[in-house]
Amino acid sequence: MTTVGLRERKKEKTRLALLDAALDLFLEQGYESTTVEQIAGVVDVSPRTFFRYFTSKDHLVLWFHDHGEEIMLETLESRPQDESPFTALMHALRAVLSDMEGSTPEESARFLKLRRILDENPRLIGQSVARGAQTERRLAEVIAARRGADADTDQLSHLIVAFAMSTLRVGFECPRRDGTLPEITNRMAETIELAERSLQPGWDLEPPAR
Amino acid sequence: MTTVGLRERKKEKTRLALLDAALDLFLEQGYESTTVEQIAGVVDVSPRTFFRYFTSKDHLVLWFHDHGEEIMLETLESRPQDESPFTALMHALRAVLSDMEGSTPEESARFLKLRRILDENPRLIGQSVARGAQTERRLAEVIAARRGADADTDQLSHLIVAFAMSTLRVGFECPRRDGTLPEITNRMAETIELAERSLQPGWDLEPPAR
DNA sequence: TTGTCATCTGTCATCGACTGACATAGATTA
DNA sequence: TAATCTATGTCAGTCGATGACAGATGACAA
Repeated sequence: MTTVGLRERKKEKTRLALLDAALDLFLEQGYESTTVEQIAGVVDVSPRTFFRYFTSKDHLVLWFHDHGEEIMLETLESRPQDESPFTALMHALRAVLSDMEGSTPEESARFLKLRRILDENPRLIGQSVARGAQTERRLAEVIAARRGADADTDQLSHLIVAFAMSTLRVGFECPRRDGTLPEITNRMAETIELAERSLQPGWDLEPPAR
Repeated sequence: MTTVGLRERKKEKTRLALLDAALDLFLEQGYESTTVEQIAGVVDVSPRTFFRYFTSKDHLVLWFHDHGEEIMLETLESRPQDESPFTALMHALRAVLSDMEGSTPEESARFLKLRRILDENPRLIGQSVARGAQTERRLAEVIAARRGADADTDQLSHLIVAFAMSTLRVGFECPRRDGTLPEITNRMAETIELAERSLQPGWDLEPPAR
C-alpha cells in the first residue's frame, strides 16, 4: 500500500504551503520583517500550528539541510569500507547534487528562492552554516569509525569532514549571482573537483595520532 | 596620555563583570535556563543595560570571536603580498594562538570556561560557527584581492578561506576533553601543521577561473 | 567650584518568537 | 456507529530584544 491516509496528505500539503508562503514573504519584505503570524495567515492556520510544522522560523530556511544530511549519511554508509574517507565524502556530495538535479520544478523553484534569501541575509547564512556544524559532528563519528579512530581525539577525522563540508558550502554560496539549477549544480561539481585537486594524495589516510 | 577616564574604566569593569557573571551562570545552570535578567541581577544593572553592552545573549559567547577576527585581519594585512594566500592565513591563525598564549590568567580562565560552555551546548557551537561565517566573507574579500580575483566569482578564494577557518575550528573544538591553555594551543598548532601537510604545494596559487 | 554638556542608566511599554495546557473538530479504526 | 487517535485553535505566559523618555553621573571649561 502506497496510499497514505488523507491526514498524511493534508499535513504534507500544509507543510509545503507554509514553506512556500514563507519563502515568498521573505523575498517580498525581507526575513526579519516577516512574522510567523503573517506566514500562518497566508496558509490560514494559527501561529501555534506553524510551530508544530517547523520548530522555529529559522527552521524553514534550514529545511533543505535536513534532506541533504540524510542523503550524505545514506551514501556514506553505502560506500565500500576500504574507500578513503575523503573520497567517500566527495561521493556523498555528488549524491546530493544528483538528487538536486532530479528534483521537480517546484522543488527547484524553492531551492532557487532559498538561495536568494540566504544571499540577502548574512545572518541566515550563518544559521545555515551552524546547521552544517551539527551535521559535521555526526559525519565525524562515521568517518572516525571508518578510520578506526576515536572521534573525540582524532583531529584528522574532523578535519576531513570540515574540508568536505566547506567544499559543499563554497559550491553552494559562490558565485552569488543567480543562475538556473543546472548552472548551479555544475558549479558545485567544479568546486568538488577543485577540492580534490588541492589535497595531497593519501592525506586522509594518515594513521590516527593516538 | 594613557589615562582613560573614570567612565571608560567603569564601563570596562561592568562589561567584564557581566561576562564573568554570565559564564559562571551558564556553567552552573546551563545556557538556556539562564535569563538575561539573572545575569544583569548579579552585576546589579538593569536588563536594558545588559543589551547596551552585549547586542544579544549569544553575543556573550561570541565575544572572543571579535577579538580573533581582528587579529587575523591585522596579521593578514601585514604579511608580504607575494606570500601565498593559504600560507598567509596560516600565519594569521598562529597569530591568534600566540595572542592566546600571552593572555592574562583572567582571560585564560574565561577562555577555558567558554570552551566548556560551547562543548555542552551544541546550539552555541553553531552560533560560533555562524559568527565564523561572517568572518569568512570578509577574509575572502582580502584573499581575493591578494589573488587578483573577484570575490564574487573566484571559488578558490572562498575555498582557501573556508579550509583555513575549518582548521582553526577543528583545532579549537577537538579534542573535547578539558586541558590547560598551553595544551590546547599546542593542539591547535598541531592541527595547523596537519592542514599544511595535507594540501598540495601551490594549490592556492591556481589562477582565477575567469 | 560651578554650571553646561555628553553620555550612561533605569523605567516603561511593546513587539515577536516560542511553549505548555486544554478543549474541540476532524480523521481512523474496530 | 461508536470509540479512539491526532491535528488544530485558543489562551496564557515566558523570554529575548528594542525604542522612547527621563533622571543620574562623569567630563570639561569658565
